[in-house]
Amino acid sequence: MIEWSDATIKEFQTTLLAWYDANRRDLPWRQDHDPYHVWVSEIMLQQTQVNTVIPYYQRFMASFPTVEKLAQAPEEQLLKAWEGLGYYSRVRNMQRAARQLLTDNGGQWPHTKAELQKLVGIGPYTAGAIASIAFNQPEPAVDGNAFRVFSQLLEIDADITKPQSRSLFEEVIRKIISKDRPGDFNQAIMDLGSSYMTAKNPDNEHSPVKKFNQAYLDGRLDEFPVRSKRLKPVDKQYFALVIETPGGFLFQQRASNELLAKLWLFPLVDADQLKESHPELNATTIIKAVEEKFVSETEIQTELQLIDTPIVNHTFTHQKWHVTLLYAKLQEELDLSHFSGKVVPVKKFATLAWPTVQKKLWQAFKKRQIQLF
DNA sequence: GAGGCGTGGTT
DNA sequence: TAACCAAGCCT
Repeated sequence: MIEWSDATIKEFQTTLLAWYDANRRDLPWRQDHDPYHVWVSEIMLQQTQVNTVIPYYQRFMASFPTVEKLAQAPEEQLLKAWEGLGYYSRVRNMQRAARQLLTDNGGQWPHTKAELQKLVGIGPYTAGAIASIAFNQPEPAVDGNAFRVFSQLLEIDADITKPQSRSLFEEVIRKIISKDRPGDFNQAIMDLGSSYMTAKNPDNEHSPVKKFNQAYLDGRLDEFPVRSKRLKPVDKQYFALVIETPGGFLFQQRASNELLAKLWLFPLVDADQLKESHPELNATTIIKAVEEKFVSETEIQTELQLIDTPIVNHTFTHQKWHVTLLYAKLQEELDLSHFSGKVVPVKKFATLAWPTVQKKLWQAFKKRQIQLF
């Protein structure tokens, strides 16, 4: 790792901010420095690309224009607004933080990074972003871009996946950040990281800061940033039960402590669990076992059938689901006193927050329907 | 500190 | 397809 002189730091700040002034992206959350606007955008942008966030941000602001509106919103409405964006605990934590702010702080935003970080869902990055952008505090905001940009500029070889490395980068950036325009400095680093100093196909030859980029000058770009490999997603097998009744289809809400918490899916049966407790089951008999399990839970006699192309695959960060669709059409309404779910007519599907895997399941089922007629 | 938590785009 | 990446946080 190299170090910069005070003169180099000054020159870097001037170069970076001049480039930013001329080339900054015009994004919906850059209209002003309202802490609520900065906060919502930063939460949405966590591990999520700018182009994905833009329409969500605009809809969210139309529905929940203030901290008060957010605090008062029904949770189902929040999840619906977040549908398809992923990491759904973000929006539930945002509502908790909104309520924290209103009850503990009288609705007043704290101005310091340390105080901001006490709000649930606001970690070191987001606290730094809000403190610098909304309140002009000279705090680093170290995201993936900052890790990549500064590791290359200064040839920092700390493994960025280790929590300790964040402190090192924050110390380094604290010395380099513009004390006059910290918010613009942090945003300029992000714009740089998503234009010239990208993870793939970077264009350092035309980068405004190429002469400050030590790894580039040394031909060692491929060595930075240093990051350890991630784990492969674990395979999981499920059956999805598509139960059609006169009143609609059966849905179940995911428990609050599991993946896709509080979202709505067709009822799932864990096939791996079933195979473990009944090792004698084969591909055919396991479907009967799923049926028996459903019948015993609902006390509704029914026959599950395999549909034509029943397998839906969906990959999460750490799990890969292989879901087999089973279908049953019932002539009478379900008695839900023994089952934690609800029957929803197709017309009302849009009121439920569906994760992407449920959208895939429904598409696969609909495709099968078309083949019937 | 390591692993859980989503999705969409790119290669 | 598999692997990697993108404005991370919580436990």
